[in-house]
Amino acid sequence: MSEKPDLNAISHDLFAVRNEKLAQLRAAGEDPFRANWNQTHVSTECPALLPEGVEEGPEVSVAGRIVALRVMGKASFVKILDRGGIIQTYFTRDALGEAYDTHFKKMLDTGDFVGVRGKLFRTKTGEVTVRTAEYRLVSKALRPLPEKWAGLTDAEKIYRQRYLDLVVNEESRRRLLVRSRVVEAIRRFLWSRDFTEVETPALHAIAGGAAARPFETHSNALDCDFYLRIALELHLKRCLVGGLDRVFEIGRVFRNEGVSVKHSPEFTMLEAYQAYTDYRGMMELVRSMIQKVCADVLGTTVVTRPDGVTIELGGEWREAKYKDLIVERTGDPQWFARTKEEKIAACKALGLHEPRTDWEDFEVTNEVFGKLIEPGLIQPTFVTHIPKELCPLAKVTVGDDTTIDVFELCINGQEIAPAYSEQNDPGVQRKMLEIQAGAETQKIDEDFLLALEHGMPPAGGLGIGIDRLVILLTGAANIRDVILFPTLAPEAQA
RNA sequence: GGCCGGAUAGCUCAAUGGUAGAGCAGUUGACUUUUAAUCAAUUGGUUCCGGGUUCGAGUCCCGGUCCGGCCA
Repeated sequence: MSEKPDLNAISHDLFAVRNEKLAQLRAAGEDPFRANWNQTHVSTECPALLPEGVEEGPEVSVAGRIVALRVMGKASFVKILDRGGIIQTYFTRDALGEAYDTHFKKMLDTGDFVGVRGKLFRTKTGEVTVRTAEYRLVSKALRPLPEKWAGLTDAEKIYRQRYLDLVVNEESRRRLLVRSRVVEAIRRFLWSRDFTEVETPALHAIAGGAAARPFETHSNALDCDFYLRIALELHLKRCLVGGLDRVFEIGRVFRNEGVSVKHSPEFTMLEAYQAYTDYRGMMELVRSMIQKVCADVLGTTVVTRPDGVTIELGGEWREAKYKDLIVERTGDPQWFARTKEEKIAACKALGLHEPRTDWEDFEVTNEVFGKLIEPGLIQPTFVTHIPKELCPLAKVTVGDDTTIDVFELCINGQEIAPAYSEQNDPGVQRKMLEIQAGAETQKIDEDFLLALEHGMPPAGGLGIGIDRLVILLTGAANIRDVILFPTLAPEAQA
């Protein structure tokens, strides 16, 4: 560098200042974008390498993004963020010579990626720190990080530029790492029960397995329309037909419906099917799974929400019949004998928004459940004996042909997991699907019914909303907070 | 889809219809154990977009975009 750089003139333009620094580095023969570093240690390993009472630890080689720069005259502290967390490094003129003034102090910015090699020591306040013997700039950040204290709080920026949120908001990083560990623990649990993981199509000719509005798309090669799947169910049952008698899939499903704190257009479902058991068997399976996952990931079975409410996931879980809960909440023992009009009137008296008159009778009742009962089910509760119209894929209860052998597991005021004794009578299944489809007979999945006609073993089936489970285990306020890159409308082009 | 709230410097936020400011970041200087380091000086604006009212609009009105909350 022969000319003195004029950063003063452009000091207001942070992008230009950093570009100028990059240009000067390149002019001096250094290109940070062609450099690399041998990362031998992660930040979180370092404290254990320097036991209490030991003055100097082994040499380590760490790398990461500069998240704090405390530059002083001839000695400075630099905090580096890697996949484990933050490690402090110590830069001195004594160790680095002239480069300390001309390179370290002038060319590095927060956000830059650096590699640092040196021995561990403890500062006078006790923080384990790398005494830098050698360092290298291995990527330049041309844009600044958000402000160090207030951080990034703008919800739109947090979602659109999640990478910035991950760099500066430790809680966001933790939440999304918990999510990863939850999925890992679920797989381990199901493998221990001898389940096989499979992958089934996301493009469906008929969107079945649930009642939801699908996204539509088109295949040019096959010249036909497809739907993005709204459930995993029907293909996993085909696996049962094929003899895979314990199968599961963890996959993205898509529902073209409302977006809210609890609903995302794309979300992740676990579905598991086990032959030669029923919904009672699924109760044991889901309770054991959630308890194991929670203990593995959090080290406890007690979850504390941000508002201080604690949820006990250990032990046995409450069971309650759907009809009993309705009768209890409405205070009307004869509720299920009432006409639809009487139920609608009662809903209004209970303070509910007026149910739509085109609703079916069971939908009016389910409005009471969804609005007045489910939000209050904070501790784990298996809601059983649900009206058969709500799930046409389950077996009807022996001795009560108005209900089905299913449960909906509710925790934290949300439905976390439904499970069924799966319907395997092809004749009954056809009738139920015909009732559900009504006039839209083209929505009946004939290929699925053909599979059932070949014989499906008796089985219990289970679905878990992974996002909601992670909300429960992380105390997140919003489903978008447990999804790395949530669905947003495109930003207007500048 | 409806209602309510929000959008101002890189970030976090101020600003009775009357000269758009602060902190942090940046730039310059001092400083060899900091912890939001400190001290001094200093640069920085299409107030989301498009119209309108007004002598004068970040502020009021109309339309739109995006984000959030509640409801459907």
